[in-house]
Amino acid sequence: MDLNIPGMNGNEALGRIRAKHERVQVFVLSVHTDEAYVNRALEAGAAGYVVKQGAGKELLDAVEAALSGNIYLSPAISRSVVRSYLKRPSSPARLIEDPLTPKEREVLQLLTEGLSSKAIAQRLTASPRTVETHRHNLMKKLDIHTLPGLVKYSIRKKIISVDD
Amino acid sequence: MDLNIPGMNGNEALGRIRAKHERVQVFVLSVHTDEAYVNRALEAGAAGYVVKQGAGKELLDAVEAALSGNIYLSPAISRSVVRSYLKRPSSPARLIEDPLTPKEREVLQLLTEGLSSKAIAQRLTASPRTVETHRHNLMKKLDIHTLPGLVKYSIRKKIISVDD
DNA sequence: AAAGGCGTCACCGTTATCGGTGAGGCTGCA
DNA sequence: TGCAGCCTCACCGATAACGGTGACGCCTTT
Repeated sequence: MDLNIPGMNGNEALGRIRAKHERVQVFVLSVHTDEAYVNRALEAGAAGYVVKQGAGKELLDAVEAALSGNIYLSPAISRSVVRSYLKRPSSPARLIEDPLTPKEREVLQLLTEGLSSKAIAQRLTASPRTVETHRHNLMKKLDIHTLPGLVKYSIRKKIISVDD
Repeated sequence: MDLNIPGMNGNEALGRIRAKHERVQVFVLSVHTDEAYVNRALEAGAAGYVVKQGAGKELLDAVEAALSGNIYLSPAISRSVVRSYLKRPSSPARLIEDPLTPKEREVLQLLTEGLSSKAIAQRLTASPRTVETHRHNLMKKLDIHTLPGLVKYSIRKKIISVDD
């Protein structure tokens, strides 16, 4: 699967699959080599991260790695992963920069993709009140009180993309 | 002056200055080398376009050029201008891509910077109704019916910037 | 003189958002 | 066994946005 598909939340789905069926191994197949994507994918429990360009051969390697209990990473992104791991001790810095809960991030994604609170509520099978609470809380956390401001934040944090 | 300053409209100001005082020469001093910026500046009647890095010496050259009736361009951007000029016959293509009127673009800028209709109205010394009409019309033109969608459009068209 | 684009402002009503607060149930961690 | 964080839903009211349409003066182009 790919993450960051507009209207979807790859990490959510990945996390749910992993929670329900722990023996299922999920690979992330993405065009993005950015650290932000890779981190989120691995945190969500991905069994591997394959960059789309080299999908053919690499995917086989990834499957083999999974069968032997390993995590496969595309060469294109393995470096950033290593770098990220070396930062481990000081990694809370990243969390401070994005203090949102998974649910809040999900609401933020859909919100900044242009969905209304009601539409988000339907999609998350929740009450509109709940969605508005999430919105309210994340606005307070981020100290951003306009929708355009949230959109720019989402773009900077790579939660959404400029080109739909 | 610089263009594209959040909360301002450089082209608007430039155009007004040129309209009121035609003998005043206005230079654009910007960090952006993108074609979009340069085009808009020249269209608005700029007497020159100087990239900020080389501001010291270049500014003197620009003044000299203005005194002799010429338009000065930073070397860093002259190439794109030439390229743009060579496209002249097919230049209406660019206008089709951005079919907004100056006023609509101004409203769009402030709107996607996070200002409310009422705040925009105050700034433009106009009625909120007028602003809402502009908003309504530009949404119709662009076929974008959500605020986040407009924000992304503005970012793509370099009307605003992701990092406030 | 006529036509079209632009900017201005207005009517109408429906729906959404924003703000603050409270409260319950569910986790996981100490 | 706590406590804290998260998710859930609700109350309330004020404000803003959305949609469609009509109309006027202005300017430029035909």
